Amino acid sequence: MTTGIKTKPRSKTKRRTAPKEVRRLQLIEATVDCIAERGISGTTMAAVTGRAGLSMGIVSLHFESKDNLLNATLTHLSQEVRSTWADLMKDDTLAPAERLWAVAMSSFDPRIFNPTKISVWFAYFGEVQYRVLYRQIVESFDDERTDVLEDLCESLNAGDPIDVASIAGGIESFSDGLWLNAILYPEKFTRDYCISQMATFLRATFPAHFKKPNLEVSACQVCRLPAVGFWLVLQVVHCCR
Amino acid sequence: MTTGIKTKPRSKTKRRTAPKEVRRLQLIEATVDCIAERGISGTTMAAVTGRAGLSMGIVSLHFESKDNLLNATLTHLSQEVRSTWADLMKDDTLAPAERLWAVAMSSFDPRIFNPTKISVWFAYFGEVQYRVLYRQIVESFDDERTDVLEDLCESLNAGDPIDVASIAGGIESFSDGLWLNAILYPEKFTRDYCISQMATFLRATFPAHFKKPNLEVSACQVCRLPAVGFWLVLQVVHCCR
DNA sequence: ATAACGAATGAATAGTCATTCATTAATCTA
DNA sequence: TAGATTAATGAATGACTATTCATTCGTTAT
Repeated sequence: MTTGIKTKPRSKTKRRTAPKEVRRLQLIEATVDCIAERGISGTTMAAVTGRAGLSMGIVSLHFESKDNLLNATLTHLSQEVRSTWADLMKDDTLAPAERLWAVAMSSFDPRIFNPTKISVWFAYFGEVQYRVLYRQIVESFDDERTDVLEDLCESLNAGDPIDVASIAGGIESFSDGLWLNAILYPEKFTRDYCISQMATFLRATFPAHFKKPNLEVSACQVCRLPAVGFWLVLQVVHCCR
Repeated sequence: MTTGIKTKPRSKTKRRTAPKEVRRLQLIEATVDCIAERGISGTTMAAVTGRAGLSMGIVSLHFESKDNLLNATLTHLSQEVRSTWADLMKDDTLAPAERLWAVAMSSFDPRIFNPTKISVWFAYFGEVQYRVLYRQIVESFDDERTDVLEDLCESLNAGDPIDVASIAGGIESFSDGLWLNAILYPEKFTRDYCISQMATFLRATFPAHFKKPNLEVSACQVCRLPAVGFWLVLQVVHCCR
């Protein structure tokens, strides 16, 4: 056989150069798509670069290593979430109650609340236990949001600081749980459903600020008069290990 | 050098055979530990079998493939969670409010609420988007728990079915969110903190049935150490006189 | 137009890991 | 006890993948 077949067919579209930031973003977005489709361990460099329409070597050129690309992608996702709520805070015509509502509901903004993005988040959460850097990245952005939530709760509540931290923790936990269920059970946990769940949570937590007609003092279920119940104290004993 | 060094030092402990179920459980438990330490993709067959004190080939003998082992491990975890709440349901002396409380709080039973188990759960959640079987396994067990929660809410609430499903969904989401935060921020989201969060949630949702806990310390009735269990103070709504 | 520069390529390398299977050991049966 | 059966081993295999780097090619400056 003739080894002369060095025809170099040259790909149809000519190779183009682009600014560093364009290439970085292009690779990060391809990484997000790959992780959603195949998970972090299934996200090979060949898959990422192929999806970005670039060659294998490009990652080490712009990110040095796969680990760095993964870190940069998580940071990108965190910044995206941050700007979703932080942008809403710029509107200083909003009252504290409105601001709290807006921040809590921003978790369900379609830009961040969609199957692709959420599943990528949980791909990272799945490794947070043994990847110190992942936890640090998530924490640094979460801390900021927690502070804002606590301040807002404080201004609504004027309660003691412990309760304020606890309420903020509750809002964040509930939000995270709804995200998880949105990928586990997308049929039931739609965007609208999650929003109404969060609305119920906020109304129950701040009945004075968010009106809810139904939450009343208990009545006897049969006679409808105010309950005159008695208290039963019961210990649930743990098992001895 | 002499190639005669085929001394076959034979490991100190003789090789032992064991019933299939013993080996299967041994491998599943080693898999749980490995996943907690290195994640699913870092869980190599060599790591699992090494930790179990067995040889590499043993997995294909008992599970056929790595994928099967991973599926069996998730099923095992699901069954463990199921039995944690289902065992509590066997006590038919409990009133509906007590049963609801018990099921909701069972998520924080130390047997399933600990860093190792929770991080393994989230390792699986991270792949649920593209591993159909993982979702099916989780769903089959979750459905059962959802049904129980809905029935219990129904018996407390006598409300319309839509609200009942929504409340059950809220309890489950909140529980999941607390789990996630327990591995993200273990310092803050301790077991006690999560229990008090869930208590607040239940009280806000069923103010007629659950009231503020009365804080008493007691000892476990068996081991005499301070109880790891919790006090449940619940209001029994009177019946018509 | 040409040279110099650096962005981009992708074949080759080196390493990892799931799976296989010939062999060995324990246990059972006759 | 001998032979048969089943459990377990672990070196070898083959498939896959992150990273490297010599080469190619687009762009800019002269």
